[in-house]
Amino acid sequence: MNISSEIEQFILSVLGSGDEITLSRNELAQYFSVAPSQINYVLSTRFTLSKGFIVRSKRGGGGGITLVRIAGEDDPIAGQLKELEKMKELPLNRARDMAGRLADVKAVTQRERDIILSCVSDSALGGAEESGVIRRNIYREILIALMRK
Amino acid sequence: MNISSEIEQFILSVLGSGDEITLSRNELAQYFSVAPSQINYVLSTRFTLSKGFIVRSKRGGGGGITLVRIAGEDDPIAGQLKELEKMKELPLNRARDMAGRLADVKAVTQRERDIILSCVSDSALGGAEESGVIRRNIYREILIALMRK
DNA sequence: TACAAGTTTGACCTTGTTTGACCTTTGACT
DNA sequence: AGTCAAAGGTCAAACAAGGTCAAACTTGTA
Repeated sequence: MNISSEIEQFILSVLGSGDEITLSRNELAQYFSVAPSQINYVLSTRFTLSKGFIVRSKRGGGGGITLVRIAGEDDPIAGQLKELEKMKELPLNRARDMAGRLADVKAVTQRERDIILSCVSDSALGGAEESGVIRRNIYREILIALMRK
Repeated sequence: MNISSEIEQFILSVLGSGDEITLSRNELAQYFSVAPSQINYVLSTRFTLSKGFIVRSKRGGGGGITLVRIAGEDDPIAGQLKELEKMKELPLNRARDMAGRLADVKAVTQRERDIILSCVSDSALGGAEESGVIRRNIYREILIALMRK
C-alpha cells in the first residue's frame, strides 16, 4: 500500500466512530516521514466533501487542521440529488465518491454500489460524446429510483 | 511453449484455487524478461471475460493489476452476457425483459432491477446519440459487476 | 511456399503519488 | 503598531505505476 493510503487509514482509525478530529499537519508529516504537503494531498483526495468530510484549518501558532464528518442522517439521497441539479456534468471520480458515500451510510448495499459504478464507468460510457452529461443523467435517475419506496 | 503461455501458467499457479490475485505489471515483466506491454497481451488474450476473469487495474504510485475469477457458465447472468456479446445495440424493451428475467430467477433483487432499469431508461440516455449502443454497454458492465464473486 | 494468425517489442501516453521550494496567515511578544 | 516564528497553503517537477498501438517477428497451415 502507498503512503497516502496509509495516512488515510491512520486518520480514519484515530477518528474511529467519532465525527470530528483535529490534527497537526507537521506532526503527521513527521510521523510518517513525508513532506508536509503530502498531508494536503491526502486531505484533498481522500477527505473530500463528496466523501462526507469537511476540512477546516487555521494557520499560525496554535493552528491546526480539523476534519468533520458530515452527519449522514438527513437523507443523503436527497442531498446528492440537490447537489446534482447544480452540475451539468458528473466526472467519474466524483461519481465514485458519491456512490461510495451512499454505501458508507448504508443507503445502498455494496452490491448496489457496484452496479451503480458500472453504469457510470468509462467502459460503459467511454465511447459516447458528452459522457459527463450522460453520467450525470444516469446517476440522477438512479437516485430517483432509490427514493421511490 | 511460448512466453505468453508460461506467464499465463505462472499466474494461474500463483492464483491457485483462490479467486483473486493482485500483481505488478513491471515486476512480472522483469521476472520473465519481457516488455511490460506483454503482460497486457497475456491478460487480454488469456484472462478474458469468456475465460472467467475480470481484470481491474490502477495506475500511479502504489498501483497494480487485480484479476478476479467470476462465476461459471451455467448461471443466467453469464447467459445474458453471452447473448449480449452478439448484439451491437440493446433496445429498451429488450433490456426490460432481460432485467425482469434476472429478477424472476432471483439473480437480482426488485430494487436492483429498478436501479438497472433507471440506468438504461430513456430519461437517462434519451439525449445521447447511439443510445442503443450505450445501453448495451451499460447493461454489459452491470452483468459483469453482478458476476463478481 | 505464401498467407493468416498469434506473439513480442518498443516508442509514446495517461493517471496517481511524492517531494521541495516558496508563499500566506496568525498569535505572541516586544 | 511592528516583528517574527509557527503554523498551514500552493504549485510545479519528478517519480511510479499501468495503457495503447503499430511494427516486427514467429508459427501453423492450405
